[in-house]
This record gives sequence, C-alpha cells and structure tokens, in this order.
Amino acid sequence: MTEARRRDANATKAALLRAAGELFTERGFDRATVRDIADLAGVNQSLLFRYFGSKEELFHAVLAIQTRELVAESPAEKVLARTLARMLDEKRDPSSQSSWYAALRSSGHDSAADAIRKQLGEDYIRALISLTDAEDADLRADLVLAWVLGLGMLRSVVGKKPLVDADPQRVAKHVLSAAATLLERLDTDPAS
Amino acid sequence: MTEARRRDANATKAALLRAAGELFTERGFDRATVRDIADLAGVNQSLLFRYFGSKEELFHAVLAIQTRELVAESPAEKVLARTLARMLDEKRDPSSQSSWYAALRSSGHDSAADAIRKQLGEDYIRALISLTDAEDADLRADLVLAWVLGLGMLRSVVGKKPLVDADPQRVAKHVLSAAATLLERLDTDPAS
DNA sequence: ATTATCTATAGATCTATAGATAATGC
DNA sequence: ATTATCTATAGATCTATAGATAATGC
Repeated sequence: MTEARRRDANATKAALLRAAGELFTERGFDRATVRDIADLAGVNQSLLFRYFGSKEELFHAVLAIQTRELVAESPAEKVLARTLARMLDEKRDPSSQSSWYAALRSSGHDSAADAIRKQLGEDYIRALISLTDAEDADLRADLVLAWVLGLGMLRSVVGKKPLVDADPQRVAKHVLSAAATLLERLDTDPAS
Repeated sequence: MTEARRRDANATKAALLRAAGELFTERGFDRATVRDIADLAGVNQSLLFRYFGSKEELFHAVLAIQTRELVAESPAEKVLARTLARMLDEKRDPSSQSSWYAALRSSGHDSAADAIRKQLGEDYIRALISLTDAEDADLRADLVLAWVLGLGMLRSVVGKKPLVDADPQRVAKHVLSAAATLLERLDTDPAS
C-alpha cells in the first residue's frame, strides 16, 4: 500500500475491507476508528463513507465476506477442524482473522450483535447441528461455537500464554476430541 | 436507588461499583459511558471520578472484586461447576455477572487486557491446572477457560438461542463432561 | 467529462476537572 | 467545619458530509 497506487475504486474498496478486517479483529468495532482503517488501507477516510456508507455497513460487509469464506466450501464434519486450523495458523496474516470477535466485542443491543446472530446462526451452526442425532443438537452446536469464539478471543484479544504459543496441532486435537463428546460424527483429525 | 439517599460515600461507591459491573458486562468498556453508569447508580457522574479517579480505575476495581468473589472460596475441582452455575443462573441479577467479558471486549493493547491476563492467569487458571497431571496442564486450563469465556459472551452479548434459554443443568452437564476429557480430576456434577 | 480522491469542518459525543452548593457531625 | 454532591464546561475525540481537486478514459 505504500507505493503510489493507480486510481481504482475496486482496489480501494478491497484495501478498506482488508484493513477493516484487521483492525476490527484486533481492536473491536468501537476502537477501530474510521481514520485508522483508512490510514492502514492507505486512503483518505472520506472514501470509507463514499464506498460503504457508514462504519457499520463496512463492518457488516467484512462479516459477510469472512463468514462466506469460512463455511461455504467445507463438509460439515470438517468445518470445526478447518476453523481451528485457520485460527491457530500464526503465519496467517491478521486481516484474515475472523471479525466475529469484533462483533462479539461490540455492543450487546445494536445491529452488530444482530448481524453475528444471524450470520452464525444460519450457516455455521447448521453444519455443526448435522453432526449429532441428540435431541438437543442445536444447544450442543451453540456450546461448540462458544468454545471457538472463546479461543479466538483469548488468543487475539488477551494474548493469553501458553495458548498463543501452543502447537496448533495439539490445541486442535484437544478441542476436537473434547467436542466429539457432544457431536458424535465430528471428524477429530486436526489435519483434515 | 430511587428513594432519597442519605449522603454516604461508601454507599455511593458501592452503587457505582454495582452499576459499573452491570453496564461493563452488558456493553463492554467503551460503550458503558461514565454518565450511564452514574445514572444507573443514581448519582452524579463527577462522583465517579472523585471516588475512583478514572473510568479505567473503576473498571479495574470491578474486575478485582468479581475475580476474588468467584475463585476465593471454592475447592479447585468445583470452581468450574460453580462458575457455570453462577453464569447460567438467570435469576441472578445482572450486576453480578462477570465483567471478564467486558475486559475481553475492550481493546487488545491497553491495560484492561493486561488486567484480565493477570487476574485470570494467577487465580482461576491455577485452580484448573491442579486438576490434571498432563504435561500440558497449563494449555488445557487455557482451553477450558476459553470455553467459559466464550459461553459468557455468546449468552450475555449475543443472546444466542437456544443457549440463553437452555436448562442450566443440561448446559453444565455437557460442558463439564467434555471438559473432563482435558482435566481428569474435574468434578462433573453440575449441582456441586 | 467523468469519477476517484482529498480538504476542511460540522455536529455529536465522551472523559475529566474546577468550582459552587448543600447536607452532615462536632 | 467538613465533605458529599452537583453544575457547568474545557478539551479531545469520532463519525459523517459538502465541496474542491486531480487523475483517468472517451
């Protein structure tokens, strides 16, 4: 982003989405200011409003993209293992980390929470529910989702050790085998 | 708080702590404004600064109290069950819910996160670590802690259904038995 | 000529403080 | 007289917008 860029609305939008994904994840909705996002993207902050209307709409765009990427192309048994692999991969650049954490960190009563409730409720949860025949399948799926979110928060926000430095394979193995207590058809191979 | 109160500095401090606990948990650090906290406590907002110095110091006071209450008097095997019972008890008044969620929702790089890292690292985690002989005991404790935090966030911030409406006993039973995969000496009785 | 980008600023917060007021205890 | 409480406001943000500038494509 440091070299002189051509004038390209699509590239600017993409740069804003990327920067927003990174800062929302790292700081949460409120503390990721539009100015910081625009600076990180290397563009003027007024363009954020021109292309996305408001900070909140930008946030929703980020959430929608990330949810789609994550859930869309994996079979249900492997969604959890892949989510963990993605989250635990430290070589991954920060902008691709999930902004779900940011959604959680935002206010409890505004549309940010509504957004996550819907996005997660209807995509991710469905995959998890399909992995058990228990009558409380939907509750079990919520419990597993809570774990994933808690792990992400404790890593990315708190930076808790030894969790942040732990071997990804080992973390995934522990989580998957414990989660398999709740979801009997879960694939517990961390490297799948 | 509605009837005319006597002038009582201690009572005012307590009212502020209580109101702060409630609003920080519900909205996170940034969106719980000092004015709202003072209004909920039924006092003028300037008193918050008089008695606690700054919003951040008030937040730390809230965290310290809640951590102490929670961990202090339970044996290690029962700390998790009691944390869950406390969190899942809907009759409980909101001000006593844990502000750990608020700490998580606050910025990743300021002293709020430092506070939680220390408070949790040194009290809660120690209890969990004592429940397993595995060499990666500290990692396992982190994973369980992550689950508790994720559950609290998903309940109190997102209001995810069916999780919020679920039978506390059943939720506790699921979580405890899955967590026992990691901590072999954990007491898995939800009602202990 | 069109449109991507930037400048400048309005307007709405929010934290924090200085100084005034009023209720208590000796 | 002491001190708990309130009033009023400074000063620092932050989101959002109106209008000016400058790079592209026909």
